[in-house]
Amino acid sequence: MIRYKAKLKEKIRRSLMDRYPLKESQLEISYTPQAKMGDLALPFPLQLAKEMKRQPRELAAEIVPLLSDLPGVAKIEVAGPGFINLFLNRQDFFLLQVASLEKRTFQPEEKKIIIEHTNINPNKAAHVGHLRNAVLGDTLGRCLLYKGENVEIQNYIDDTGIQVVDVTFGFMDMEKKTLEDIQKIEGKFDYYCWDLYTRISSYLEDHPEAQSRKSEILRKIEKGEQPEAEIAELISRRILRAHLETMKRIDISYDVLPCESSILGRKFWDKAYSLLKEKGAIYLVDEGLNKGCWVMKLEDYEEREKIIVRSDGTVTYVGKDIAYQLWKFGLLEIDFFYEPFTEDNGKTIWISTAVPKEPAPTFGDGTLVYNVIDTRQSYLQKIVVQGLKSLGFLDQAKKSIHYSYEMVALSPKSLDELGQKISAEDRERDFLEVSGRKGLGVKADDLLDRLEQKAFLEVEKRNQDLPSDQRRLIARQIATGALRYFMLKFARNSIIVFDFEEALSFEGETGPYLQYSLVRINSIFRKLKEREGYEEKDLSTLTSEQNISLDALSEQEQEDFWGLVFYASQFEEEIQLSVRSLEFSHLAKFAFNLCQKFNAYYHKYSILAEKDKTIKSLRIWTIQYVREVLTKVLSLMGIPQPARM
RNA sequence: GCGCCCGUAGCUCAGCUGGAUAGAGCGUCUGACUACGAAUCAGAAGGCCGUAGGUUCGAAUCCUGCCGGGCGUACCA
Repeated sequence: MIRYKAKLKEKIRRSLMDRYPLKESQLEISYTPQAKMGDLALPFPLQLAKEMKRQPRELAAEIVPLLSDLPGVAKIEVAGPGFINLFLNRQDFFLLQVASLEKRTFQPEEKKIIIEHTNINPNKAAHVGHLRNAVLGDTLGRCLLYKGENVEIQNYIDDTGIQVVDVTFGFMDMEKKTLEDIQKIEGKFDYYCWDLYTRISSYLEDHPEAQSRKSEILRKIEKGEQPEAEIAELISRRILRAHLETMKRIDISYDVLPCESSILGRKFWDKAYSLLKEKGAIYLVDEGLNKGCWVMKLEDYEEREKIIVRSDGTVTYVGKDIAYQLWKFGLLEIDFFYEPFTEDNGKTIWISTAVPKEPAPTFGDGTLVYNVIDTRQSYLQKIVVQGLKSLGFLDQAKKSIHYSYEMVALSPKSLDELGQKISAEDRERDFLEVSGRKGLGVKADDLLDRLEQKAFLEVEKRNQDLPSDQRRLIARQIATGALRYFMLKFARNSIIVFDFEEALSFEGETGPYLQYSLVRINSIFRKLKEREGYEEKDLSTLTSEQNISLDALSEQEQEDFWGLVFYASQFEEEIQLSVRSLEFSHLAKFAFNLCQKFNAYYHKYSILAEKDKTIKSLRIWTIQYVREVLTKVLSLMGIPQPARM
């Protein structure tokens, strides 16, 4: 569709350029609100009329004859207040779409795109909020890959931060555990830490004197002194492995895991620090509240300065983030070392190290960087970008994109279901923020377990002939599909107030609905083969071998065929729009609408039972085309495609 | 205070750079399965798009004020 529209635009532009002051940007081709009005709509006469001080309808009527030979257009007419509507030649259009299915529409635009997502503090189990982050980041990655871009997925590990210090404190000082004791802990380590962390948080509230011990732990971790450093590393690595396992359940993986410990070890900050000082991006405050701190002056905020280096000489989180961002663009002149951390489907996931370990691929050095981080960190992300700007890296600043999204919150009702107690005051609120400290939250694995369990029961009911490992696999696929669709269906600026009933639903606008539609199509092809020995062939081969006319279909069926196929043909525009606006709810809705149209078609028109061979062939082509499109879109959203369900 | 975001059907939400009669799902009510799988489909009811102005041929969409709600604004991350 994108290619066809481009062709149309060019043709229209050339037909009209001599007579009308039509600008390229005005020449948009949109869709009619209703099928009976035509297929494509040209709104430009409305704008043009204004500039030329003419009546829109009259102008449109004058233009129509000049557009008599547009390719693939069967009829053209003036509509509404002055639109020019195009009716396409359906058969030609369909064949054109079929033929272009395998062709590349998009061109890569960047040398390398880096996406940073997931970024869970390695001190507790992942929760639903982290799932939203990872699903958004992963979906963006899939779409950019589809576009042909070179994509690198980074999952930043803050393995030396305060949160890890807290858990280290909990194990060492509260539980009096040694390294060996911690190693011996069985079961889900991230869950263990989830509970421990809430106990630590309340302990620390009651014991402010523990602060000095915490500072000691932090210092020892950063300096690599034992046993604190070793214990902290054990904790963060074990939790990290648990996080990767969780993400693997929903088919999310990474290329590299850059660690804060390596940023410290490789002295990224020292380098960034001297750059910032050199360029005057930060300056030392010699009086007032921020005396002794190195600060950055903020744009757009009057009289505001952000502390980058504390008065005790230590760097804040933002400072390290600026250094990391510089590294991502290859601007730091220092690099990490790496070692393999784990294998995922035969692919190695590398983790950064501060000392050379073994030959490794190179990472970083991107030309465009997406940071998938929730909207609460907009302020900090802005400072990072400003850091780049004030160092003179204007292009990189422009290409540092904060992919922001709203949080996943909890309704008082879902907290009740979790058995978590909340205050009467909180109960009055519409939603409550997830809190690691209070242990308020839905753990990712718990949610996935429940989804799988529910899916398994359904699969058992319907597929008793399948072996149980097959049923397990299908249940997992359904759970993944349900979860991923749920995370994508909301616009990113919308707070998801988590509700179990809604998240666990497999009916209506859900992932399983989409999967079910595809299963239906596949099932038709399976039966065609079983009952009639039908051999599947490439759709473009089929359509070129047989010369069949749409006229074989009844008028109503032609309309229904067209409604389905014409909508399906818009998939690449939806991908483009989603990537451009970082709004994958578009893609989700598109897939859902397509399935709705397909399911309606499915109920109306039988394929296996159809006697007329021509009609049957046309219907097979139709659903095969829908399958091609749906398969692509589902895989871009990371929704698995079970063979049966 | 300042900055960002949100307010659309009973509930949960879509609505792209302004376009033609505002759409889904859930819930409610009516119907459709000895099958191409009912995890589905057909249909009904349900909306002053928070509010008041402005820009425009045209506003849920853009601008301004107001009302309601959220988040951020740390020598935390």
